[in-house]
Amino acid sequence: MLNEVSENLHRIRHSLAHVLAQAVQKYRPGTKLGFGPAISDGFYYDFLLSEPISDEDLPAIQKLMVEIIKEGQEFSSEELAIPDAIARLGEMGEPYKAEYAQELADKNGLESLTFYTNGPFVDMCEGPHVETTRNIPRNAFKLHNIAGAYWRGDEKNQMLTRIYGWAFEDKKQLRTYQHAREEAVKRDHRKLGAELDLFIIDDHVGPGLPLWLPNGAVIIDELQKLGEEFEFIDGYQRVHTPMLTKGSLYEISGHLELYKEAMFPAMKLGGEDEDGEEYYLRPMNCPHHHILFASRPRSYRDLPFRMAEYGHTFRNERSGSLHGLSRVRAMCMNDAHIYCTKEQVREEFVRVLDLHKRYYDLLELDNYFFRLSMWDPDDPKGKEKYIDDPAGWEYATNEIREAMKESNLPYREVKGEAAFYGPKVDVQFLTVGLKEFTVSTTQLDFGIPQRFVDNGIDCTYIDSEGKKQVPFVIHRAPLSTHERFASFLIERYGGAMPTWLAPVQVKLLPVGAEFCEYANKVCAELRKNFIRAEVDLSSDTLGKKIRQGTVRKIPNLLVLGANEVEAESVTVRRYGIKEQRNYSIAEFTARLLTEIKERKHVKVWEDADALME
RNA sequence: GCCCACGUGGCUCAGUGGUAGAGCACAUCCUUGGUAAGGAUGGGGUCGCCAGUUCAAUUCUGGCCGUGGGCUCCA
Repeated sequence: MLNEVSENLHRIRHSLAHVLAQAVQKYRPGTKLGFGPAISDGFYYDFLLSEPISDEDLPAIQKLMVEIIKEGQEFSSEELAIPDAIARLGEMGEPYKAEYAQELADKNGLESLTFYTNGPFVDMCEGPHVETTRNIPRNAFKLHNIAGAYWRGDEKNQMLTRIYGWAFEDKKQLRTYQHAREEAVKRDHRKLGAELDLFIIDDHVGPGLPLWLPNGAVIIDELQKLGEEFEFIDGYQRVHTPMLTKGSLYEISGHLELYKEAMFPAMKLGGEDEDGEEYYLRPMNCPHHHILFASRPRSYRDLPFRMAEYGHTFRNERSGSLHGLSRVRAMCMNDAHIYCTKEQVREEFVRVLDLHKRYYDLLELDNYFFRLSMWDPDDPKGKEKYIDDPAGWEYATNEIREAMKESNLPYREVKGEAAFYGPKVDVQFLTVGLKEFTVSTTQLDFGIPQRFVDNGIDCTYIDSEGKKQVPFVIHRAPLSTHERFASFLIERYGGAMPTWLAPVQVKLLPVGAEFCEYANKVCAELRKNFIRAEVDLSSDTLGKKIRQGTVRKIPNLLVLGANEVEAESVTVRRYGIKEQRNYSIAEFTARLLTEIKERKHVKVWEDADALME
């Protein structure tokens, strides 16, 4: 479903990286090579350029690449023993490659390395490649971007210049991909957010701190209602906790040790000079919930205890990673913590996964898979990154894996991406622009409650034999944060929200001034039913009113004139549907209320009819 | 944070070493209009901020702030 790439395409992309490197070394002699892999939509290569280049140089480099392809250079490979390989790379003047060759010998114990040659170009590379550059379609790739990238991705290292290219098996695929990218630009939530007056991010407030306008507030309020309803049905209980907390709590939870980088600096009570207690804006809600759990003795009969909060949290994200609503510094999470026994973990996890599926089905979201992110026992920095409890990690990971299998949802496993306190499951969606995007995460925590207990906070329950036990905790946020989820939905729907989510659900358009009174009357009737209706009282022509209602992507436009007044009716134009219909006021109201209550997506009139059956 | 690019009215953008323009939006008036832009008039910008060069800077240079694309998908 996602990013399935044929062996042939992979060879083409990887070979194109070599062709790019050859072209760049011709264009900028003396340029040193970094890495140049095939990636999900093409390839890139990192260079230390002898002289800088800009976007304007890309067409010239692409032209050089086409010439190389036309030459029909054949790829051949040879194996060199490590010392010979390093000597060779020295002769070639490739310090980065030589460094990597040494590392492969030292750390991975390789004894020989492969070199690929095509035409005048030689590169240390694992392959595989096409037989000849003539096998690369010359009209199915495009250099599209230049960006900085650290050598080995480490910001302590030299910054190299990365050139990205898209590459496919034929011209049509490239075009399809480019169209998707263009569509993504059109639907960008930052653009739609401004056009539809949903939110702003203002310098006076600060980067990464979005402000919701009334239209946007409607969307997040409706999402929150949805979350609260579904969670009520699933037995969650709501709580409210403060956004500010003593640093000592985060010492207990481990956040100050393992998560401090993402936290805002401490505020000191009693002024800078005094020995006051330090307070922090919370980066997560879990410590507060654990305190609530520990606030009185709990019985195993109370478990699972599902504690939910739409909690505001604050994270000091790196300035360069901020992005519209999808990467912010102040956010409101659809958060809950499920306290359960060891034996209940799997069943609760299955329920949580099922909740995800119900949300996605209702929102008509597809193209996703679940990614099980595990700890990496071989990570040399593991002790700094993860709670040190191998048996705990193993049990937790296995329970999630079994829950995934039982739920029969598409999933993959990756090492090294876990939270510091436990493995997690991320939901990866394919965006409009055909990129992978993490929407929500669920984490299984087997470590933090124990830390509370170790620090004298009784985060335990009494089991059936009267003994104290530390619960397992599932952290889950299927609707992610308001910010991130709204950004995703706006792009998925292209700003055209289903009626239940639409900021303005009905716009009434009197065809002339004398029908304003009737429009106001119908509007009042709709608003009595809690339908978000407005009248267009401007002196614009009907055509203009329709255009403006359409541009605002309002799901229901009601045209009201003499015919409607006489029949006590409304003429309905649905967004995206050509055919108009006429209903009595009562019937239109009833239909719309059903549609809103069911949270349905109406794309053709038959969808609306089906609701009334 | 780092690399590259960008920063002109609310929005989209043009333009210039001699203190600025268009369309949309907004306001007022005319039009009372039946299915995606009726017409006229008008208000609105110390050209991101701070320095420097210059007789003169929105334009050139530097710094800062902000935005955008990237920053291990690994021979």
